[in-house]
Order: sequence, then C-alpha cells, then structure tokens
Amino acid sequence: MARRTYNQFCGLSRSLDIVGERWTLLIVREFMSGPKRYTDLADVLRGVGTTLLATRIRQLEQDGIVVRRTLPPPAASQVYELTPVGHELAQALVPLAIWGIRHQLGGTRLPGETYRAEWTLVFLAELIDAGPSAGRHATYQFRIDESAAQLHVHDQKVTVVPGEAADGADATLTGDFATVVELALGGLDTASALASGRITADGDPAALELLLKLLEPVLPARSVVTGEPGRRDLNATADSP
Amino acid sequence: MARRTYNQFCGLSRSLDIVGERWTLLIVREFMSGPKRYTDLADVLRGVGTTLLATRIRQLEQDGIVVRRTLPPPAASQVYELTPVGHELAQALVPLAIWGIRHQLGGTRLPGETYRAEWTLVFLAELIDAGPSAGRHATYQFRIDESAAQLHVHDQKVTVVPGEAADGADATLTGDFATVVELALGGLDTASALASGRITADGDPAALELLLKLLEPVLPARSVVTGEPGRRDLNATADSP
DNA sequence: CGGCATCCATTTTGATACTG
DNA sequence: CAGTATCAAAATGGATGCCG
Repeated sequence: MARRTYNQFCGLSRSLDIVGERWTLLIVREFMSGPKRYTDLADVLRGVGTTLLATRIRQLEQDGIVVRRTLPPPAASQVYELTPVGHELAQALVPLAIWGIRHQLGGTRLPGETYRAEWTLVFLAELIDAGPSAGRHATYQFRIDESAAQLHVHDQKVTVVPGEAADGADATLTGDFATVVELALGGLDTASALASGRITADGDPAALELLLKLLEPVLPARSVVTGEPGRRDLNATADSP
Repeated sequence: MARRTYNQFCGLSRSLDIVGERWTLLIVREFMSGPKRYTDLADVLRGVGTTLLATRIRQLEQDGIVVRRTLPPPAASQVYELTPVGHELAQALVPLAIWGIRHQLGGTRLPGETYRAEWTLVFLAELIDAGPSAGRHATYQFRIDESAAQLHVHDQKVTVVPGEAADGADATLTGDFATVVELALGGLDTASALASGRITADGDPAALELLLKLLEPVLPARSVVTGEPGRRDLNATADSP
C-alpha cells in the first residue's frame, strides 16, 4: 500500500511524510546512542507493538536513514544503525527536543513515565563542541535517577552509550533529573549544582575539568546581572550573540 | 478522551506528545507567515478534514502554542497566531525542514503536489540574521513558480506574508523552485543564479543590495577551491565553522 | 460565509499469539 | 532473537448539516 503523504512541495511536509508517523522519530532517537538490535528497541519503546516496529525499521532502511549490519563474530547478531543522512536527521531533532525540555517537561516526571539517562545525554552530546577535547579521551559514567548511561569523549568525538561502563569510567556523575532539567533550563548553573551537592562528581580531576569545559558553552552560567537564565545555545538556531 | 502519549520522560517524546500528530506541525508552519483564519488554514491544508483541523487548533490553543484573537473592526474576524512559545517551536522546526529540503525534496515537484512560495520563505526568514537591517525597511515580492509571497525586512525584523503586496514592493524576485532548491542545497550561488537569468531581480538597487547582504550568510557562495557546495549554516545546529 | 459538530468508511495503531 | 499473523481499538478523511 502506498504511503500516505501530505502532497506538498515543502521541506517540512516531505520530512514529515518520511518520519512523521507515530514512533518513527523515537526509533531514530534510540539510534543516537549507538547501534541497536530489534529487541533492544522493542524493549525500550514500551507500547510500540512488534508489527509496527518492524514496519518502521523497514521504512527507515528504505529511506536511507538506518542500515542493517551483522555484528562480527562471536556476537553475529543483527543491528541497525544510523547512516550519515540519519545522523543529520538526528541533529535536526535537537532543537525540537530542547523545546520539549524547556516547555513541556516542566521538571516533573509523570506517573508511569519511563526514563533513561541516555535520552537526556544524546541531545546534550549533540550540542557539545568537541574541539577542546583534541587528543584526549575520557569516559563519564552518569547515573540519573536509577538510570545509567555513559558519555564518551574521544579526540573530538562525543558519543553516548546506555548502561554501566564495563571497563570503568574516568569520572562518575550522579544526580536526579529534576536537577538535570533545571540545569538544561538555565535556572541552575553547573558550579552551584556541584557545590550544593545536588550533583555529585567523583573521579579524575583532569577528566572532570575537561567535562566542565565542554559543557560550559552548552549550559552557560546564570547571568549575574539580570538574574535571567542564560540560554545562549539552547535554541541551536542560526542566530549568534 | 485522554490524549495518547508515549509515557516517556524525554524532551523529544514530550514534544511529539504535543505536536507529533498528523497535520499539527503543518498548521504551525502556516502560522509562520502571520495570523490566519480558520478558513485560510482549511484552504491551504488540502485534505485535512474540517473536524480534525478544528480539533488540532483547539489543542494548539490549550497547549499555549497559538492564541485566538479578534481582528479590530472593520474586519472583526477571528484569527489565530503564534504565541512566543509557538514561535520557539517554529524555530525548532527549521533544521527539520532543511533536512527535508536537502534529503527529501530532490528538486522535483511530484505530480499533484501543491506549492506555496511562503513555505520556502518562512524557513529562509528564520535563518536570516536581521542585524544588518537596522534602521532600514524593504518589501521584497517573490514569485516562485506561479506562487507569490513577500519578505518584509523592517528594522531587525524579518517577516513573511503570502500573496502579492498590496502597496507594491521595493524589489521583485522571480524564479522557479528548481532553482530555489538548488540555491538552498548550495549547488548554486546567488550571484550566478542572477547572472544566468535563472532568477530575475528588479527594483531598487539599494534594497536588492540589502537582501543579498542578508542572504549571504544563509546561502553562502560556492567554494571556489574545492567545488564543494558551501552549506555552512543550513544545518542550523550548534557547530560553528 | 466563518466556525464548527455529526456520521461513517478507511487507515493506522496496539496487544497478543505464533513461528523459524 | 527476530520477526510475522491476526484482530480489536483508535485515529483520520470526507461528506454533510447547523447556526450566528
């Protein structure tokens, strides 16, 4: 059966023809934290229904947004991962996710809502300018409200992996998502979150210093003069200060 | 009836809970070219179905994305327009629209597809840094493949209005959308599009000069050295050159 | 005419069961 | 693990009717 389209010659409507159906963009979000197996997705995306998930993955594959790959032995399982076009799509979702954080999240987790630390980190990671990490590498273990994920900084590349680091981490950051959201909204700055103990950081001081340097442009310190939260880069649009 | 949600504590999924249903984001796009009446929307959004359109507008109103306003006499008709939060949403759509232009539009208008010049211009307008327009004002009449829309530059503000300017324009730009898409993709630069006659520009030279200055950072000239199209700002993400 | 509400055929989605 | 088959529930689209 032919796909339903809006029949408009417009970038937005064509995008929505491709990725505007239910679940599609959340599947793309999952791939932002690395390659995933079919059952990884079915596991995380509660409520999706196995038929629909299979259909969506097939569409994403046909549209050149993900590719299927067989992992080398001994794993030999099949995974899907983003193509370059898929990664550009993922980047295009960042402002929409930030709009949701700023205007729809409200800092409160609704009853029954699931949470995964990588959902927060993948968008944060896309905002980071990895330039200052040239020649360095570090693994940061995040634990946000029962959920764990890792942020890897390896020589100008920032990646996110769900769960606990198998080989240990250079530093560990622990906090609750209310604090994380407040940081993202700009109502709290990283230094005072650490000072007040709302976020705890342990590990290699040099690694932590690098992390703070990378996060500084993304989560700017609150403006002292106006009391207004600094939100400089959170819009991620083309305007510059 | 309760709205269907993804039940995930994540900015993206919350955004999609609010604006991820069919037609919603295209309605938001319509408001990017100014306030609209109910029937304006029904007219442009072919296929939407009057009930669904009413439902979507009500949801957008409840969610603080649009407001209803009664136009002052003698018009006295009701219009809807974006709130500040709604405008932030619109800005967040720009990268998604550009992804669609770059990867899904392909320069060809499919049979049966409708086209409106304002669909192109609203996203272009959001990319423009209006700083250089301080103290100046100009109206540019665009005619792209049978469809007309105006770009207004008034002292640091860029707005788009559908149709023909009632009071005339300072300059008129005419072209076909194949050329416009090529410009957006970076395969063609503004100067050679004008030189080759694929786009014609008439009117006040000073106004045209201002337009070119405003568009230059958005549609950068093709790199002479590599032959690679310059696409600097088209991603509209946080990375800088 | 603008601004919807109602009714109904068609699609899409969700949940469960089942298979190589 | 990686899906397919089946069926009920919900969302969508189209036509039509109402009311100031």
